[in-house]
Amino acid sequence: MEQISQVDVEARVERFRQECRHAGLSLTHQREIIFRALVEMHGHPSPESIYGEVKRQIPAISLATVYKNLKTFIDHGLTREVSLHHGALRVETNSAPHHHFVCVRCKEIFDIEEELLAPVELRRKLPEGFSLQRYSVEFQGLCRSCGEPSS
Amino acid sequence: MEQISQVDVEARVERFRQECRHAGLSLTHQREIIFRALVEMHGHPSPESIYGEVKRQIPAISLATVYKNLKTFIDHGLTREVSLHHGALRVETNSAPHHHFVCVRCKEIFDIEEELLAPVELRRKLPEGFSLQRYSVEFQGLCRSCGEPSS
DNA sequence: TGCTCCATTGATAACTGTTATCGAACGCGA
DNA sequence: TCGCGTTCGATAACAGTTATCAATGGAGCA
Repeated sequence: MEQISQVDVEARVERFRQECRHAGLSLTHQREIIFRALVEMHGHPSPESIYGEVKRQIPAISLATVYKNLKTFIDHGLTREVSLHHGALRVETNSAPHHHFVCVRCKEIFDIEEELLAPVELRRKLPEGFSLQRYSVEFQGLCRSCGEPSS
Repeated sequence: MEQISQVDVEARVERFRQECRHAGLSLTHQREIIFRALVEMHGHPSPESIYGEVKRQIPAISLATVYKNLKTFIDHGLTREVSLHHGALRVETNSAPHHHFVCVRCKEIFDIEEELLAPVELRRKLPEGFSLQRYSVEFQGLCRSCGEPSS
């Protein structure tokens, strides 16, 4: 969990500029500062915490701008959200162990029966101090309806 | 995704009653109807949709009651939430592919480097029509700080 | 360089999902 | 049946997120 090197930051920012140009996105000051903050932070920051960081450089920036840009970044694959189903609470009705397939377009969740998968194998142990209770695999892709050429 | 059989429903409701007694939870009418609705639904219902279902049998029920009971059910392991990190948006700063370890107590998310894991193997193909783009494994358990006996 | 157009910004209202509060009602053991 | 502590229902409050809209400012072109 060490700090990302300055060289890597610059490389990612440069790639970011290219992607923006390529995608027809304006290269605004706010946009770049937000992206840079994101790359320089570590872990899994919330929009609020990115806002806090960016505000130190652009005190007048609006939280809405941060939200809008994060959404833009995600839409263009410049970053990823930790979880596709972060929105609202959903509960399981299937009490048997199983995995999930989440459609990246419609966000619907499909159960994948456990035995479809060979047991997951760790090559080494988890970091010291972490005790594992269970795991499940999340598959991402297009579901039947969203994958149809007609859509 | 076929309907759960009536026999299975009754079995789960009966187990539910036992668990409630065992946990010192009152067996209220609302509680049982909510649990029954949950078991009879399929997929990954939202509190709102369970509320809609329950309301057909107890028109005067409050949405808050549904929320409170779902939380109780989850706390007692009577059902599970689909995702431990459904709350707020979080974005990745780590652009390399990786997996996640989520602490069931503090909900913190830790990155697990991809190569710690042997590639996941499917025993059979995914159901027809699903196209896979990527997958990641979510490990659940206690993190270093939450697993300490001192806590 | 200056101009024009459209994307983006900032401020803020609105919205959604969820939780807190509190008096009334009810399950449960005595 | 009684009494206590849990749960319920109604609703206010809250957090996170999105929509709205006038003002601003990139980016291509004359």
